[in-house]
Amino acid sequence: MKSSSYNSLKLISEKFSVSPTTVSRVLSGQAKKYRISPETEKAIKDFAIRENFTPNPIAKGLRLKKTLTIGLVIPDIANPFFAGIASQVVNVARTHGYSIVLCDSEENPALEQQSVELLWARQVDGMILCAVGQTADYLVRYAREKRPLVLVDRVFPDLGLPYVSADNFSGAKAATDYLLDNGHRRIACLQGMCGTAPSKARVSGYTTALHARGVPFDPRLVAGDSFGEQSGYLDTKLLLRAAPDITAIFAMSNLLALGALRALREENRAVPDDISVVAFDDQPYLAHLSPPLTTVAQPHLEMGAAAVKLLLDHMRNPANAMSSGLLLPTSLIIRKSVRKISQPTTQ
Amino acid sequence: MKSSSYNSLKLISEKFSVSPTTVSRVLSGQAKKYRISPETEKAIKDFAIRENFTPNPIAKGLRLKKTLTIGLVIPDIANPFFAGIASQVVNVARTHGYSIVLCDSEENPALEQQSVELLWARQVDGMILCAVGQTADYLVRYAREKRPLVLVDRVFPDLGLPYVSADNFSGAKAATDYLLDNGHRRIACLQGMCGTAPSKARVSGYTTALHARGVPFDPRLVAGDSFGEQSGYLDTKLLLRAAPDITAIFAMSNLLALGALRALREENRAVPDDISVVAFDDQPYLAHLSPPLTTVAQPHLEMGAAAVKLLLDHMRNPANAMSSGLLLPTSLIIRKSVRKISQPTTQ
DNA sequence: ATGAAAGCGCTAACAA
DNA sequence: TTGTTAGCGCTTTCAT
Repeated sequence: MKSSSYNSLKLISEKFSVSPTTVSRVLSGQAKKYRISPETEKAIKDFAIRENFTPNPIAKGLRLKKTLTIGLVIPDIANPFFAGIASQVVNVARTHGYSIVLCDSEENPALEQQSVELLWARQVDGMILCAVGQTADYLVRYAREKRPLVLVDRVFPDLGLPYVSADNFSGAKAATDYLLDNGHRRIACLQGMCGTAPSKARVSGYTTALHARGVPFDPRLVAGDSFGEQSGYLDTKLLLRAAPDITAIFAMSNLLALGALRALREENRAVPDDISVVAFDDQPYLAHLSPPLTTVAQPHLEMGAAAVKLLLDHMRNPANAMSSGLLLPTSLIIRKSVRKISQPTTQ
Repeated sequence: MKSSSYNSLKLISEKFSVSPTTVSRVLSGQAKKYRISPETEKAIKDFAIRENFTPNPIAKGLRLKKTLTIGLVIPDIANPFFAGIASQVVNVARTHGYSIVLCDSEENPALEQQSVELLWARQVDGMILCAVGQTADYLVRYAREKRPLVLVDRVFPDLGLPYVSADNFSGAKAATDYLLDNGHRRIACLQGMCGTAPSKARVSGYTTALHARGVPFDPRLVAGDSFGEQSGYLDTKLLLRAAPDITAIFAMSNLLALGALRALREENRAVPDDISVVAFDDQPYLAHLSPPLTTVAQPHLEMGAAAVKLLLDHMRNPANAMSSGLLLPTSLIIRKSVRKISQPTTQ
C-alpha cells in the first residue's frame, strides 16, 4: 500500500543485497537470459508486485531514448468525429503499451505547429496528427527526418508522410449518385475548407458523379469554405437566394448539415419535401434528427485504429515510411432526408 | 532546421566554450540572477531559437521530479460530455505549461484503476479523474498520500479529495419544478447508475421537488441503472407498461433521453403531445432533435477548466487538499419537449 | 550467475 | 560572472 517507500531499483537492491543491475534484469524479464537464481528472481518479483513497484519510466526514457509515448494532435477534441478517432487511438495504443499525450490545436494552424514541436521536444516516440489548414509546410522537415508521424483525415499526400483517410471521393460520389438516382438534378454542394484534401476529394466525387450522368456542372451550386455549422447556415441561406431551383443539398460535413437544417427551417423549407439533404460523416444523433439524415459514414473508429497501427509499424521499421497512404471505405447510410422526385435515370 | 544536431546543453556549451550550467541558466531565464554576460546570454538564446532547441524535458523531469504533465482519466472520450471536459482540461493545462496524458477507462472500473496507477507510475504531477463505478476505494490511498488528484462529475465526497461537479440536485429540482409548473403530476424518472453521486443527487432533486408540491412520490416511477442509450430505451418501454398514466419523463442523461425518444417513437407516443420529456446535460444536437429537447445544461466546459485550476492550486499548495468541493450551477434550457397540460399549481 | 561503472541530459550546491 | 561536481533512476557494456 505504501508506494512511496521503495521507489527505485537501488532501494530494492539493497533490501535484497543484490545489485540494481540484478533487480533491473529481473523486472525487465531478463532473469532467464542472465541466469539469475530463481529464488532471487521470485523474491524480487513478488516484492515488486506487493509494493506496486514499476521502474521509473522517466529514467528509463532518458536512458533508452524511448518514452512509450505517442503524441496526438487534434483540431477539436469536442468534435465527435475527432473524439471517436481519439478514443480508438488511445485504446489501441494502450494495448501496445503506449500512452497518449493529447494536444488540441483548436483549429489553429499556428497552435498546431507549436503542439507538434512541443510533442517532439517531449520526446514522444511517434505522432498522429489531424492537421488543419490548407498547407502544413513545416511538416516537410519531419518527413525528411523520417520521424514516425502519421496524418489522419486532413491529409497531405505530397509530403511523403504515411496517412489514413476515408475514401472521400467515393463517398461523395456515392452520395451524389444516390441523389441522382432519386431524380435530383439541381444539387447544391456545401463544401468544407477549400484546398484541403478531404474537401477537394469530396467535391471531385460530386462533379464526377454529375458528369457521369451528363448532368451539367454549375459552379454556382458549390458554396462554402469551412466545415462549421455557421458556414452551413449562412451558405444555405445564400444558396437559396442565388439558386432557388435547387432540389437537394449535399452538405459535406455533419456540422454543415446541421447548419443547413437550421437555415432551411428558418426559410420554411421542409426536408425532404421541399429540399433533400445528404450529410457527410455519420454521428449517432443524426438518426434522431427530424428527419433522420441520410449521410456518408466515415469509418472514423477504424481510422484511429489504423493510424496507430501504421505508426507502430513505422516506428519499428522506419524504412517503410513514405510508403503507405490508407484510404478506408465509406458507406452511405440511407435514412429519410431524401425525397424521390422522379423516376431514376437509367443506371 | 536541422534539429537533431544540437540536442543537449553540453553540445551547445562546447560550441560557445562555456559550461552546460551557463547554458542551462540562460535557457531557464536565470541569466540575470546569475549575472551572465549579456553577450553570452544573447548568443545562446539566439542560437537556441534558431536551432529550435529546448532542454530535454525527460532529463529535466528526472532531475526535478516534475514532468509538467497531468493525467486525465475519462470513461469514454467519445461521449461529448467528457470530450467537452477534456477539451477544456487540455487547453487550460496548456496555458499553464502542462501537457495532458489521456487515458480512457472505457467505463470499466478495473481499467480505470489500472490507468490511474499507470499515470502515477509515469510520474504525472497531478491527475484529473472522471470515475466510473459506485465506489473507488483504491483512491483512499492517494487521498491519504495527498497526491494532487481532482475528481470530476462522478464524485466521492467521502474520500476527502477535491472535486468539481455540476449542482445535480438543483438542476434536477429545477427540471422537476418546470414539469410541475406545466401541470404534470405523474412524472417518471429515468435515473443513471444507482449509487453514484450524480444519480443520487438528481433523484434527490426530483423527489424534493415533488414533496415541496405535495405530489406523492411513487417509487415505481423511478427506473434505470445506467446512463446509456440502451437503458433509456428499455426502461422507457417497461415504464410505459408499468405506469401507463405517466405524462412526463425526466431522463437524467442525454443518452437516456435519446433512448427514451426511440422507445416513444416505437410506441407511437408523440413528444410532447402524449408524453413530455426533459433531459439532463445539454449537447448541441439536442436543439436539432424532433422536438428540440428541453434539458438541464451542465457547465461541462467550466467543469473541465475548474478542475485544472483546482488541481494546479493543490499542486502548488498541498496543504489545501481535502478542502474544496466545487458545485457548478446548472441551467434549464427550455425548448419544445414539454407540453403544458393544465394551469400551474400555485407557486 | 552477478556486479561495477558509465552515462542518458539536466540542474543545483558549492566553489571560485 | 562562471564552472565543477554530483546525482536524479535507469540500463548496459564489460568484468569476474
